[in-house]
Amino acid sequence: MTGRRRARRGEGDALREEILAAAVGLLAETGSEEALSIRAVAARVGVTPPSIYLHFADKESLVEAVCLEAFEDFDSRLAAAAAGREDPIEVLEAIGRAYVAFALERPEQYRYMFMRRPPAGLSEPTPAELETIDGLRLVIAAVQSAQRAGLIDPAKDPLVVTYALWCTTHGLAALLIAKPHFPWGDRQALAEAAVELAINGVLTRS
Amino acid sequence: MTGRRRARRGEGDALREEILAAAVGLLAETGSEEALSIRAVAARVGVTPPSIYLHFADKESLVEAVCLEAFEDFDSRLAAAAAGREDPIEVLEAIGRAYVAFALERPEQYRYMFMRRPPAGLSEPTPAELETIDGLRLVIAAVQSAQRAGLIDPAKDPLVVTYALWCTTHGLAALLIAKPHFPWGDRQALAEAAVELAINGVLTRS
DNA sequence: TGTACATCAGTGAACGCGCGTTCACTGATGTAC
DNA sequence: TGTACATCAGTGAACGCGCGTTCACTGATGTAC
Repeated sequence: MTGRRRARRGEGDALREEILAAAVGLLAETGSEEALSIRAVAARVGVTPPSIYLHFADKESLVEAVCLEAFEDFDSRLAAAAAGREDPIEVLEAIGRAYVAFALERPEQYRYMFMRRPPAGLSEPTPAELETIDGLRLVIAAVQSAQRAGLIDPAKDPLVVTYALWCTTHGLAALLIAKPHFPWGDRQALAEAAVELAINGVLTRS
Repeated sequence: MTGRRRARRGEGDALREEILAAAVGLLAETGSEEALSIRAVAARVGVTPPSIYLHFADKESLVEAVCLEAFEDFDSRLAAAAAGREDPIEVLEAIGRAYVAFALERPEQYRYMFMRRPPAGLSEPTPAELETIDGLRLVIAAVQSAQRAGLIDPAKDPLVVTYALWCTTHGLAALLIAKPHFPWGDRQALAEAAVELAINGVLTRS
């Protein structure tokens, strides 16, 4: 460990960013949540473990920051998928596909965001979870729009409909991630079928 | 550690069973996968850690055994839910409810069975995964039966339909387990809505 | 029935490991004069 | 412009921890005679 050029005046946050990037990279490359240790992150940045503590209070804070960054990326991808579409059903389909695509491209981040055991003793929703709610707003809006158009039964609670849709997309993503060796057959076909099932399932019978 | 009465001739498997039970109990009570350590299991049984190795080759073997036992319980509950019903749609609903009920009653076992990172380097389906396929057979049969009755489009691949249904029930179970503090509202209502969505989603439009 | 012996289930101590975290420190950067 | 000094980002060594696993051992159980 030869050390690194000490940060200049305005560069105080530079190492912080490098640490975050290293943590994200570790997750993606090792494909393992346990690999995200203070020591591994420090080694990847080329810095000694104690210097992490100059930028994050403890390991949990680092993890929280990784989650937040992942959620921001996630949200912006869902928003991009929804943008510019009029038909609410199309919006739901596009969001569903973008959701699954994110999960399969960044499985470890997805695991961290949606499959991780919540930190013990915590009973409040975390900032990251509130970020999810924000991401769900797009879906709620599309559901309400579809209800106004009579495509979805207006008597249904749009939040419950949204959660039910979420169950299917999450289930698809989570199963593919947790059981990569399972005989799924054609994953694309399965993803299409699941998204189709979910949307078909909430539509009013014609 | 005062030791325990040494196993008699025919009692060779007694400690093995106790170890398994302790592992299951640890999972259920601590609510944490990491708590399932060789040492913790040994302490719970009232035995020293090395004695575990007389009954299991290594930690992975113990974990595998825990999974297998959980899968057997799981399968028998799904089978019980399906038993005695004629209407295939009723069967699907009953299995869906039993599935979610199992997951919520034994969240840590469910986590172990369906949300755990697969052991590194493994590329074959594990025995536990094959057990799942067995559990899915009930669903496949019900789907095929519904197809014969014209309730589900016979052109669809029953395996894909089954997997899509699985996505929804797994997603429901996994989200409730992974995000216990999320504002789900009434969980029963959500479970009903999700199961309804899934089944509605695969039915032919009337 | 009584004694010497073999078996082998379970013990106790220890190993090396990576972990999160702490602490006194160093030395390049930037500042005051 | 040149020098003495303060700052504080990052270092190096160490801590205590729980982990999976090993090894030589012990002593109750069961057997042979």
